[in-house]
Amino acid sequence: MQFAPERDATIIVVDDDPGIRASLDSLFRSLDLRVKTYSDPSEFLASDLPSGDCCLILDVRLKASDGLEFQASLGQSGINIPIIIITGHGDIPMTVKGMKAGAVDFLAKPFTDEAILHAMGNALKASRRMRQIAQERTEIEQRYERLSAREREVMALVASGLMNKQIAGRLELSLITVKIHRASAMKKMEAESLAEFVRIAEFLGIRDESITRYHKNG
Amino acid sequence: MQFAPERDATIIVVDDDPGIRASLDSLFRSLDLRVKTYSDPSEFLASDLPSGDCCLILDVRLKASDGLEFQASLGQSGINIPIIIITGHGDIPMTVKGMKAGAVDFLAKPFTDEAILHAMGNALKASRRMRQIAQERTEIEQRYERLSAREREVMALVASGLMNKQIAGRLELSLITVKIHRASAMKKMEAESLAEFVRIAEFLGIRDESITRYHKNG
DNA sequence: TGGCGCATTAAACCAAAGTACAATAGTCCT
DNA sequence: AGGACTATTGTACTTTGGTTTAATGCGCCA
Repeated sequence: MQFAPERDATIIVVDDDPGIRASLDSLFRSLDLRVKTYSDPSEFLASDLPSGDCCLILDVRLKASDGLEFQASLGQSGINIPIIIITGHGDIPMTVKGMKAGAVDFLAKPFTDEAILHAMGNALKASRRMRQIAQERTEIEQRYERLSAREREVMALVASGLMNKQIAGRLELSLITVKIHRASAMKKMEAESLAEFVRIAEFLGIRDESITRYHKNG
Repeated sequence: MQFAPERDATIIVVDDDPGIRASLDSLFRSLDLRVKTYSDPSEFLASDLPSGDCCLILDVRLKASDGLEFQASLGQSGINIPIIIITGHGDIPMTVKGMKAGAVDFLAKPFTDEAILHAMGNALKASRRMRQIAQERTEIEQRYERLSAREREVMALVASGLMNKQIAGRLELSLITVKIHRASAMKKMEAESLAEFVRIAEFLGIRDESITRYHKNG
């Protein structure tokens, strides 16, 4: 497997060691990749996120802050970038913590060009996957936001397998009203079949709580 | 969070150091957990797998064989046990490799009782989750095996969102035949609604290849 | 060879889903 | 006040879906 980084990919380096920043910068630039370097997480946060695929190469030991904490905060704030952690003075517990927190790789300094490029390749692949899924999720969530409250109720019950008549009973509506909301919901969600509608609901985790039949896990 | 290991859990220790085996054995037994110790992976493989929740505490450095390779071979052969790796002479690359391969935790010797118990608690939780999912998958696969070839074809097309009439066209069958197979498939899969039927198909990854509409990833 | 399961189809029928047109009423914004 | 959106229901009609009963043909197994 060779290094075949996607075009328009951006490598972000956060390390307070200017030497590391410079050497990584020249390494990636020699492969026609965009590179942004920062000496501190706050600098990175103040900047715009790249639009295309990207990955973050992060030093765990930073003067001002802790790289692992920064990693955790990124994860919590929904910023989803594959992270390669590098360290000059790492140990096993730190490595475990970083990997558990979802790092794609964890490299001890000094590392070879080959090692960081290999890690970068995997990270960009992960970025691609994550972005695709995130994009799909965003699209579907935007559609879902356009549903009215009633339509959402009906959608949840339809996805739970209830018949229109049963839904009408639960919501104390007439059968026709349910049909209207159901059709409207399917149209807004751009579902062309009930099967697709169910899968979309599943993807969004929408199901009526009172109906437990099958599949809490997934 | 306290240590609340499930009852009937089994801890498997594979380490060629008799001292480690003895101390882990007494530690876990003091908590009323079942323990099985082995000095070598082959010994463990020759024994029966525990029926309840369990986890494997594995030393990476074994006289006869490599713990990481053993870990990989377990994963490939479908044996699904949460693994806690322990090591006397570990380094970062080894830790990364172990974690990437799915280890629940990675501890450097010497470790405290608290550390190994904490790891064990997480491992048993993972075991519980994995076993539940595996059991559900097995049940559903067994049901699926009872379907005839035709019923499977029809199921795939139903799950893809096609109407009975369209399915009949594709398979060159009459409408009634499709309805019969569809009803039979739903009965055998124990699906009480189309929504449930679709979710079961999704769970099994069943979809007609010629129908790409929505959701390759998930 | 007779029974069993599978596959196939038909006729007839009922239930459910979907659609079209029409109407009323409330809210929110301009 | 008028317009837009949502919610609601009704009637009427068409299309699908689902079930029952019945029949035919095939391959397999005891």
